[in-house]
Amino acid sequence: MEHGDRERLIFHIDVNSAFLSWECVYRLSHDPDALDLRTIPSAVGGDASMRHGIVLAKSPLARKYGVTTGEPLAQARRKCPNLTVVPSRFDFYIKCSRRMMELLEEYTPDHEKFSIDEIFLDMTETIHLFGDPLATASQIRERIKNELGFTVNIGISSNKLLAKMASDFEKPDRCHTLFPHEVPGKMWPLPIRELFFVGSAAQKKMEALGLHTIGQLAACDLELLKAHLGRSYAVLIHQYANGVDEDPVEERDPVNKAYGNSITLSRDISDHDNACQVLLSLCETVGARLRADHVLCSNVCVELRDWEFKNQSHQMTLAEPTDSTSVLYECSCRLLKDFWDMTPLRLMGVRAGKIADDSFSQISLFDDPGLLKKKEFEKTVDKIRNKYGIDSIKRASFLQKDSIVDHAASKKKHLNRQEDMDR
DNA sequence: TCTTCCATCACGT
DNA sequence: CTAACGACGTGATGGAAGA
Repeated sequence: MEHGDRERLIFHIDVNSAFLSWECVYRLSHDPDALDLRTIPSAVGGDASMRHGIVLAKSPLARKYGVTTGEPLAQARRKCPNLTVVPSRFDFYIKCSRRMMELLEEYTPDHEKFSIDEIFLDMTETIHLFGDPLATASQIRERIKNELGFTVNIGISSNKLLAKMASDFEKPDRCHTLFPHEVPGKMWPLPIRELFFVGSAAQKKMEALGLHTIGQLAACDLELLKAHLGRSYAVLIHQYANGVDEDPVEERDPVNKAYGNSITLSRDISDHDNACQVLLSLCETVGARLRADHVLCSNVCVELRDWEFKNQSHQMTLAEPTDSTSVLYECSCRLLKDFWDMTPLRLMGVRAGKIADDSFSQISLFDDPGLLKKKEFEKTVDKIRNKYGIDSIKRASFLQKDSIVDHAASKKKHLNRQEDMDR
């Protein structure tokens, strides 16, 4: 243990109102006189008529009105009647994200992308090339602003948790430090909810125990926490509250533990045929992603959300690992039949779990020439799809017009192609 | 009794 | 407007099932 105790230097970079900032970059680059959405109460939001109507990103002014990310657009407009809402442009946001990541990778090979707009840099080994940490962070922040056209916050500390907390301090376009010696002054006075990993459920439980600030959590009895919040979670957030986090900065395994695809339907589905159509569409994308990653799944899960927002899921284990769309589809249909009581569905999802590498999958292929053909067919479909986009090939049963499913498929197009190119 | 599986919940972007 | 709510991925938990 003594071995790894060396003090580290960690940066956390967080794009300010990422989707909104990137949307502005796009608009300004196409029309320099365009209105800068960052200067008015505005938000990037989904299409309410398709029932995707939530806030994806908000401007600082919108935030002042109490608009929060993830809330329904209708609710946001009630809080802020003159809110300007614009649709998203995901493919461009991915480009912006990648440009930023590439710029940041110049500063250290030790980095971890945390999400589309967040990254950790472990600067321990390279900071001597640049100088003072705060000055270096400021320089990075300026570079991104000047070269890419949007602003970021940078948090600086000796571990990931504190760096992330620091990047959340005053926004936008700021660098903050939160080294361990600064924790009592800068972090402990904050409300408990602002601690990373404390959501509304945990907040409620802790408030019931009289804990309102991060400092109170840091000082409270760990056994008491364990009793009310669960063992491992209690230990984790108690350490967080004390500024303790040994988690290393490392790119996470490119192979997921699960591959899922779900869609909120533009209108409720209550008949078997349409439900199966959606399942097929979902299985298509999941299967393609499994094959792109050269992995197999041994578990298939179907998730449903009904018109009353009640969620249900059922899963099954496969005798034989698979990456085949048709196998996924057959399983999904069976699961659906088993547990759907025909209440109208708002959302459907398919998830493939128990992931394993496909390097030994050949064995059974030779047993079953029919299976081999099916697999080759799917491989070809994947290739064509990668070349021309996901809409270029559709299954026969798909050709009958079905607006519900068509939207599900086309919406994923850019994302999937982008992901494929990353690998 | 110990492990594994299943369904659900919670959390983050 | 009398509301009308995304798409992921990860991990924990508690009860059921299995050995």
